[in-house]
Amino acid sequence: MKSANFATNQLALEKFLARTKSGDKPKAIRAATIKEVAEVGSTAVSVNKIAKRAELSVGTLYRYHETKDDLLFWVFKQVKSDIHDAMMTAAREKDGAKGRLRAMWFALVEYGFSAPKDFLFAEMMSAEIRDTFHGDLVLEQIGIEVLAEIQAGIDSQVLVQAPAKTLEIILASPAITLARWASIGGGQMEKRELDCVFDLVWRGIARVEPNE
Amino acid sequence: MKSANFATNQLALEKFLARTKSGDKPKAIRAATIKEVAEVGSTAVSVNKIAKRAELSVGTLYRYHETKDDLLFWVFKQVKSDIHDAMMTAAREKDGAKGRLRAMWFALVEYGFSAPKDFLFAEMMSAEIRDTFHGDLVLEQIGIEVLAEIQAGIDSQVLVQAPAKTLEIILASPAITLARWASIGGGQMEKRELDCVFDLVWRGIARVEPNE
DNA sequence: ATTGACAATGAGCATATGCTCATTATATCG
DNA sequence: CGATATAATGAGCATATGCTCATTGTCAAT
Repeated sequence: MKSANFATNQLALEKFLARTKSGDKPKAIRAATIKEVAEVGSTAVSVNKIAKRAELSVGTLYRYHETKDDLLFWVFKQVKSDIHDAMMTAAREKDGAKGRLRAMWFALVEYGFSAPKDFLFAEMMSAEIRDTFHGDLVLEQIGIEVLAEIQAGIDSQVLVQAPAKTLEIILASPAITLARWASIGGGQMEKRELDCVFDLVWRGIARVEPNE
Repeated sequence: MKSANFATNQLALEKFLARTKSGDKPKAIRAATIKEVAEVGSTAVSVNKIAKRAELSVGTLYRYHETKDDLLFWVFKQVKSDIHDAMMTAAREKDGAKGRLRAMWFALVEYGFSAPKDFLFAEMMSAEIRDTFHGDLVLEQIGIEVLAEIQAGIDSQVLVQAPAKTLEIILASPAITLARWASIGGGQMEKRELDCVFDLVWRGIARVEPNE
């Protein structure tokens, strides 16, 4: 079942390429890594098995990622970026701090529901303590953007006066927990319940406006 | 540095024991496991290294735990129970739903601060999806007790009318995040900031009493 | 058709892994 | 002192692991 579609994102300015890459390797690698971890757990992942799952040779895998740690971290970053994109895309459609933050919140939760294994993988890896997993610019940027969105809420008097980091914890943590539940238990949660959680969380950090 | 203290919790009704256990093996195993995972990460733990770290032979380790998974899960349960005990002990000293829940909340956070590696280990393992890690009675009991405490808050009109599970998510998630931050970043957080987080979370789920 | 340049392979290496079990050490009891 | 029963050991087994690299496959330009 060797895929027949070709890579599309080649840089035009490259003088000339010899063999073009066949199939979307990175995508296959990502999928295989997440599936493998979901199946055997983080304490028993193996590169060989991931390669087998992705239907490519170990050598090829090591062409894309220098070490096992690199591979894991790369996938982790992919998922993190995906989640961030989903949140930011959702926010872009909305106006006002509450609408935007609410959209981001639900985007996060919905990611956990629609891509449980991906989400759980990211959760598992974010607990890893090795050097590889720290001080990455992309991840830092993600953190900054989310914080900025919350800061905007504070500045526009929609949220209470408190450190943005503090409010982020209160907002994001339950969303992550919900998404994690979805990915572990597999059980679906009703939209109404999610609304309830958000409303209560929001109740805590929102400024009380007399004209509501 | 072979320890000289002896095990104390032997059942008196055992006919007679031949060789008594020397040293507190379980304790050493637990400490070694957590340290090892904290150092190399969950994707690279090895039983042999844990045994070496605990200063006992692999054979002895396998005398206490049938498989690697059992070992990991056992330590996980130990830590979970510790955290639960800390929370319940803290609650016992207080009266009233708010005082009790607040005490439990801070006990959870403080556990993360005082035993970061233990806490992080539990967090890492709770994401594992294998069969070994599900359907345990002790863990279920822990969940029930915490929920009961929250339900008491609802019944006594201290908390808003909502499913206890929902309120648990809102209360517990930020505490876990804080504790996790403490264990990863190592950076200390001021008591004042913690108070702030709790107050805002509580603001969301507490009933508004006119006489306050 | 030939060449140059890169993509992909997978047998295989050195070592690490989870786990076993024959053996040894240490205790209690008659 | 044996006799007996359990605790502890650690060399070692079968296999799995992370990773390499000589080889082969496949394309574009000549």
